[in-house]
Amino acid sequence: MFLSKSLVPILKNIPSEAKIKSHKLMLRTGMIKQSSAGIYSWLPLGFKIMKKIESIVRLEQDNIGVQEILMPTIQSSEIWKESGRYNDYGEEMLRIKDRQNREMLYGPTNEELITEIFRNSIKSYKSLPQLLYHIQWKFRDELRPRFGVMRCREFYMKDAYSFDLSIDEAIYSYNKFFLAYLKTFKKLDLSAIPMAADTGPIGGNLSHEFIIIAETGESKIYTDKRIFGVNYSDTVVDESSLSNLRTTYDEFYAVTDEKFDQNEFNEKVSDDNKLITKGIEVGHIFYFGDKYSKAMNASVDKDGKKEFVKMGSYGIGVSRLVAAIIEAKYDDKNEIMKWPINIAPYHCAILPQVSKNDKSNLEKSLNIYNYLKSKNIDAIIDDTDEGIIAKIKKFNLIGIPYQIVIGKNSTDEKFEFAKVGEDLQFLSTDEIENIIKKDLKN
RNA sequence: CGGGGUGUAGCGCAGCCUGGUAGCGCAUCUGGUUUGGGACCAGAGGGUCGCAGGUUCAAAUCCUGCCACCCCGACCA
Repeated sequence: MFLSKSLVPILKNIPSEAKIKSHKLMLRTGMIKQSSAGIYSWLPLGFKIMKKIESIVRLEQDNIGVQEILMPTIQSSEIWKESGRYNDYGEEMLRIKDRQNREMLYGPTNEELITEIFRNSIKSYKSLPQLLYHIQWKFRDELRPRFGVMRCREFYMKDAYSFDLSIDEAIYSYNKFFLAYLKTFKKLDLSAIPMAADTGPIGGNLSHEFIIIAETGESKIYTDKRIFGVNYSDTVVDESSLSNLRTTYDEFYAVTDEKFDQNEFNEKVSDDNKLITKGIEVGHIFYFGDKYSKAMNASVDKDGKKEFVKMGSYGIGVSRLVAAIIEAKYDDKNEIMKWPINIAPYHCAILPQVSKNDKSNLEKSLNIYNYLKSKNIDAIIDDTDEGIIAKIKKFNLIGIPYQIVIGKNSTDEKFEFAKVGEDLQFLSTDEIENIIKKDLKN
């Protein structure tokens, strides 16, 4: 791909509406374009990143046996009246009428819709558990959208739902997601802390928020440093193993400021282990029992008796994660972004020194590009005639993990190669390939 | 929704107080000189000044209404 042919509108001036670094960077590098308050178009760079995050989220859902479906964005008000939330949800729900004057809404979440699907399809306890997810746009009409895609109105979310016969089995399902979430955020190179949380309008009595550490995060958090040492690599998907994992995590003090209690903090955490910082909520899981199944009559037959299924729901803000990762990884002082290679829009940037009279470096770039391509390494060539300094600066900002500079110091065999923001070294294409490949494997 | 603020070229801004028909930097295009941590010179293109009405010989500028966007607060994946 050539930069000159990409829709990547890079700005030197930061649009004045952006206040936090992720929003600034996303606008500057042309990842998104605001359409109206809290509603954004995703341009190629941003969209590529979001899609890569999505695929990691998807993989970890599939790994615990969740089935992917796709539900619509527009829902009928009928099912929301059944659950009672048509009134409860309030102004945050965007209500619309179709041409027949039927009351419709743009889904802020999907408990009702999935429950309706379930009750029409599953009749026997033998079909349980049912674990289902989809990745779809949601709309919540925030009073005050802000911070770009961090707190916007239209957002892309993975939401999963579980249906079980008993509470114990439902907790088992819950714990599967608990583990899947830890693994997902780990793969995104984020430190996520599960925290006991309030359930809000979803309802229920068991809930965890997954918060990632970021100095510019919205919520203040209080926790125990040792929580990062919990090892879940040996945790397997069975009831006792997962239950142990939950217990291990729940023993550590970890709360946001609404739930903070200084005395409890002092009691449970030694001064050495206290960590007070800020974070961003990127996932939230709930167990809410038969709240919706009872209201909407979703049941299965067991021993000749009707049993309301026990449900849970599990969200990950996919579009928010794009901004959250920037908050965690962007060095705005030096203007260097470092995308983990598995979600970077390209693996490598090729930056040739080009002048009007001498296009030879561009030809060399193409050779390297084709070579890397044949090795499944995705590169982008900056074929513009800007100075090499400008190109490096620009790609530091974009955050593609590796840069190859092809200029006056290159030879036919050795090129300057750097991890973004680090020093250049002379390497052959073989060596470059090996470094990138190694990174891709991790 | 309460309080505050802003709408002028893709982005950042000046002009408005004191009305005379729009300007600067970045970006874009052309030509030339450059080329290692965001180069320089010369030239060019691009704006019904958020929208609607009003005052006036004349409105970006004054008046009225509306709209949009941003910030602080309450609420939240």
